[in-house]
Formats: sequence, C-alpha cells, structure tokens
Amino acid sequence: MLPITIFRTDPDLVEKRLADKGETSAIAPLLELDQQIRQLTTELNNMRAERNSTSEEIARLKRAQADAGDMITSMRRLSERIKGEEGRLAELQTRLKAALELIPNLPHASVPVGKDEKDNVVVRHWGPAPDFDFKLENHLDLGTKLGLFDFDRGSKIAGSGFPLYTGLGARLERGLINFMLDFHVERGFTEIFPPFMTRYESSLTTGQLPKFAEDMYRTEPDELYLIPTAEVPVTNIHRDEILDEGELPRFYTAYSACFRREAGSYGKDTRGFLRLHQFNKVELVKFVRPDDSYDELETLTAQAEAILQTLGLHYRVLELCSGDLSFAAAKCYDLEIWAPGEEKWLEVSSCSNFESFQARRGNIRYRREADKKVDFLHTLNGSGVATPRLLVALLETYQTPDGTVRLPEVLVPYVGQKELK
RNA sequence: GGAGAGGUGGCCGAGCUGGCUGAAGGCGCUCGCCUGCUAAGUGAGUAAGGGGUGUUGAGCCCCUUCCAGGGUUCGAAUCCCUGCCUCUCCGCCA
Repeated sequence: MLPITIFRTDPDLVEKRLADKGETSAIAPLLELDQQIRQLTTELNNMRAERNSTSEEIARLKRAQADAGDMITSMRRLSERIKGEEGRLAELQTRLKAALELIPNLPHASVPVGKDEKDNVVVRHWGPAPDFDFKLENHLDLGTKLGLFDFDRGSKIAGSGFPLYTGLGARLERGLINFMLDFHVERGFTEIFPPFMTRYESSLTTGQLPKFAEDMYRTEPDELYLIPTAEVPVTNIHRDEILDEGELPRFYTAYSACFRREAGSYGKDTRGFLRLHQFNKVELVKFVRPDDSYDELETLTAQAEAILQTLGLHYRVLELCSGDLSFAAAKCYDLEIWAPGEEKWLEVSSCSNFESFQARRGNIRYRREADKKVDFLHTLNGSGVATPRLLVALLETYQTPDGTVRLPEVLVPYVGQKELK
C-alpha cells in the first residue's frame, strides 16, 4: 500500500511511475476522494469539538444540580447531524482504502523502464553452459524411465498440475528441500515451518489479495487461502508488531508447498514440471531497516545464487524492467537456470525488495534507536529456490549417455547415493 | 461438535453502579539527581493517527482511536445487539 501523501505531493510523478509499471488507472479520482475526506473531516472536527465542550458544560451543570434542558435539546440536533456526516465520511474512507489496496508498488528509480519480459536486462551469467557430446533427453523422458515421477497417476489423484513423485524421485525432492534449508540455516537464516493456509488479512499483507484472488485456492466453509508461497505466512510473522531497531535485520527461511491456480495460463507450459498447481519451494524472507534494504536485496540474491552455484548449474540473473515487476515489488532480480534438454532458461527464483509496501499493508513496524519513533520497516524475499524447475535442470544437466543421472557432490548425502539409475 | 472466559497504551493490568479517565497502578524506556562502580533509591517525562495554523519539521489549536460494526444517550472503555479473534475445559482425532 502506498501512502496517500505521496499522491498529494507529487501526483504527476506517481502517475508516471505507475504507468511505467503498466498500471493505467488514473489517480485523479483518488485525489478527489482524498480532498473530500479532508474537507469533511474538518467540518466534522468542528462539530465534534462543539459537542465535546457542550457535553462538559452539561456535566458541570448536572453536578451543580442546575437545569440543562435547553442545551440537551440543541445537542440532540447536532448529534443527529454528526451521525449523518460520520456515515458519509466512513463510506468515503472505505472507498479510498479499497482503491489504494489495488494500486501496485512504485518501481525503484534504478529499475529499467520497459513493457514486458522482453525488456528485462541480463545482469550476469554464472558458469559455462554445459557441453554434451551425445544426444540429450528432456527431463520428462529421463525421469519417467528412471521412475522418479508419475504424472498420469498424479492427474488421476488430483488433476493435472499435481505431480506425484515416486521412489528415488520422492527421495530426491525431499533431499533437495533439506539441502537448501540446511544451506540457508548455516548462513544465518532462522528456519520456519509455517502454516500452509492463511486468513484473508495475511494474504492482503503480501499483496495477493484482494487483486489476485482468482489465482488462489480458497477453502469454502472456513475462508482460508492456500499459500502460493511461504512468503505469505512468513512475512506475516511480524504483522501488527513493532520490532526494536536492534532486532533488525531478521532473516527467515521456510520450506512450504505452494499452491497456485494459474488461472489464465491454461495451455502454457502444460508439460511436466514447468508450471504446476502444487510445488515445493524454500523461501527466504528478510525484515530490515529501510536504509539497508537495497544492500540486502543484493545479498539476498547472492544467497539464492549460492544454491545454484553449489549445485553447479549454469544460470543467469535478470533485472526485471518496470513493466514485468510484480504487484508488490519495487525492484526484483530473477534467477534463471539453463535446462539443456529443453533448451530453455527456467525461472527458479525472484528476489524482490518491497520497501515498505507490504509493511504498510501488514502494519509491520520498528522503533528507531535514534529518535524512538515508530516507522515501517522494509521487507524482502526471494526463492532459495523452487524445486520443480531445479529438478528439470539437474536431470538434464547431469544426465549421462546411458540414461542415468549423476548427482552433484553436495546432494549425495541427502539422497544416499551418487547417481540416479 | 459441546460449555465457559476474555479482547484496554511498548508490555502487564485496573476501570465496566455512563460525565475532569486518553485512560489508575506496575514494568520497560528517556533525561536528571544520588552512588567510587554496579545494584538499589529518587525527580520528571514517556501512545498512535489525522486535520487546521504557523510554516517547514519549534510550537499552538482541534479531532479520532480502550477488537470491529451497529444501537441506546445531550454524552459510552463503561449499557444493548451482531461479527471477528484469542484462551480454558470436555468430546473427537494425527
């Protein structure tokens, strides 16, 4: 949520920055609403001041056993008017709040302006692209022959997009999760195992609701929302809290299953692991002082990259252009790994700085040491990383001519063997 | 699923026979005194948000906020209704 004050002070700039992000709705109606609210507030204030002072006068008269009949009758009329105006004000405020909840965050000044993913900037590559002297198989053929997963039966159980991992595949999936969690914990992140469903307010904090309700699974009688990422529960750990500045930064890592309806993306990447309704992910979340958040974004990205480096996977880092930024993000790096069988770059992580956008929505604050004032902190998160596409790149990168898959050294203890065969 | 308790400031916790209670008391925190240091003691201060004015962060004035929404009333933290949330006990269950 953006503070209404920035719309007042520099509406043209805000409108331009929103347009850079592809947000077309005009902000003039917002300012109009704000103007009405402030005018009405002033009028109400005056009426309330009168009511308050007269009430005190009445109390004084009553205590002195004097008659206050006239005052009471005139106050009756004033109170009626106040009640009416309060109703109007509440309605205006509800409208403004609802409108503000639908306005995305502004892109940071350093973000390249662009329309869509074609305008994203490749910041760096890591490692050489793997080189093969035999004909590659894609992950689906490989994994199916090795018995790692069974999409047909997954579909029978839950529908397409719900993968069923089997045998060594299930073991590998669990091993990947454990490896990543251990990795992050060793580097200073606190491990969290969060709820996989949240209430409405929690999903409002991170920005999924109200705008993207159709992307979420919702349970009918209880109105709980299945999380699309551990970002949601973990960010809400500190909702409605005030942290001491000395407690910052706080780093969390959490595994969760992630549930996404992927409404509107039917027919896109339907094959295999590229786009799923349920997948596993290890997430990184940071709560930091506002001054530190851009440095923290760099180290967060490096932390996610370190996973890929340790697994020896060729990847690249993209800086998202303004038009490709997600709703809540001010700046974002995507990590894409190379899948040699698919011959595609696959996104496995988005590392974002939300500045105070989520903190405002979730009322997550900190108390500054210098002046003891309370202010919104900054939140960041990044995947570290999502498993399905990681699995794709692993299988395709480490396949051998005889159809087996050699495992990177670090995974061997987690899987209990050196190769998949 | 059944029964009950409760939601007050950074925290704990009074108030709940309606009117100097924006809220006692305590803890914590800040500044000062005291002390060789620490502890103890002691004095003062200590919620947030908004509007106006000044004008640019000195101040001054006003309003709102005791879970949320509605009602009663000249006036509600205090009375009534609805909702949400938390906790306890019982039942069921991994």
